[in-house]
Amino acid sequence: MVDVADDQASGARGGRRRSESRRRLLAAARRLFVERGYHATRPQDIAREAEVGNGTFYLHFADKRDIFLAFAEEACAEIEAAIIGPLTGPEPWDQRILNTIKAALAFEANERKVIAAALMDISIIDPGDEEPTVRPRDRLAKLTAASLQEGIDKGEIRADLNTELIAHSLLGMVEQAAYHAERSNLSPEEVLATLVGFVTAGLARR
Amino acid sequence: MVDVADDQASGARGGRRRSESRRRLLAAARRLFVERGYHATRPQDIAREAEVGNGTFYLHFADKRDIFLAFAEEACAEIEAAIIGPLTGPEPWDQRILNTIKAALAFEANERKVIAAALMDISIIDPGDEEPTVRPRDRLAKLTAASLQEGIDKGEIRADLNTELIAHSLLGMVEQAAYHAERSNLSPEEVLATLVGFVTAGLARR
DNA sequence: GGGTCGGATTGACATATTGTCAACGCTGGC
DNA sequence: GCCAGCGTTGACAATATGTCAATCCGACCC
Repeated sequence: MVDVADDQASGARGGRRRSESRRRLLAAARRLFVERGYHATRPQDIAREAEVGNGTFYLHFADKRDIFLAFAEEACAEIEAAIIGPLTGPEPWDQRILNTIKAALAFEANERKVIAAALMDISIIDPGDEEPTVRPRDRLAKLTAASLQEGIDKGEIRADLNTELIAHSLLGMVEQAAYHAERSNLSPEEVLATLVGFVTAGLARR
Repeated sequence: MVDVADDQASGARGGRRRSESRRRLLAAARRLFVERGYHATRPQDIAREAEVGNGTFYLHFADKRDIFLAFAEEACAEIEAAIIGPLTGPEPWDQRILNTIKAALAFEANERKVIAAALMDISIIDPGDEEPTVRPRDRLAKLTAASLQEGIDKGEIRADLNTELIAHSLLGMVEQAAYHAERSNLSPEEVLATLVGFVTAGLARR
């Protein structure tokens, strides 16, 4: 991202105008990426859809990959918002798992493409400069891992698994399951039952 | 893919030359996509790397997305080749799971980017024309599901799960686990132990 | 209100990429 | 050797990308 600073930070001097443009661009990009895909979306299409001049695009983003990264970041923040409650709630661990998977599936039902973007391996589009910065997705995994660790500490979840590794695995799992469920028109109940059944059995202390 | 027909099919008349060009292009594309990413790879870079004229690129592929799709397909076939043995072997189910995950991880260790491409949601790059054709990845899932079904039929695996859904989930899981393992330098032993421990517990008949 | 200032926006344009096609090259058959 | 015909080529037309000098806008001050 090229933008000078955070939305508010760039002084009151036209800063509102600036962040409004950025917001419009990002929203437009999201619509177009989802509808037409990365390949067929041109920076100028995005500017037109956002109803800003086309030079404006480049004031906010370096190029198409840059705005795509921003889109992925945004998408990830949305999933995070959708599952943070269930994930960190006061319920027993198996109930938390169920609630979280349920929330994730409900969210993905509407915005599957958005989620696919959030969770995809960005390095396919852009390898970045060597060892990349943390992906947005890593934040999600960290949150999940912390929730698992809590279960371990309470003696509810088996302790012989690497929590971060499992957290990443679970993300991949839910993503793919949601994809398959949508394409095969599985009922949400069946999907939820299968995933929760599998995961709770996999994690439960013996 | 735009190519007229299968490699051999286009008569002996220069057909060998033709399929050689295609092969070189695909190999070049693979190197460049992995090294530079989709965004920064130009069709002409691919042609140059393949040491063919740049018009030749368009005789074999319609555009960049097309060759990317072919690359993903190829990658998927390779994973399939790597795991088909362990997956369908004569061992008991838990041993098959272990062998398969082991084979998948070993493969991914070398070619992680290739795998990420194979398993990613292609529709982000190119939504295709409405309801898309089966993704290469679906073949892998079908194979895995069949192997699970075999375990169920023998009464080794619990029967209350949707096998295809679990198969897709497992693919997502292994993909993400491999990604995380590489980035965090986890030992292969630890990764294997965690994944196998989790999966076998999740699937075992109670 | 009116003036001034500074960041934000704009779109025409220079640069770069993509895709086409008329001409040419190879190879196998006769 | 010559022809037939697919395959290849690279120059070039069509498109897309990214820059920047000119302009706009709104906040602030008098």
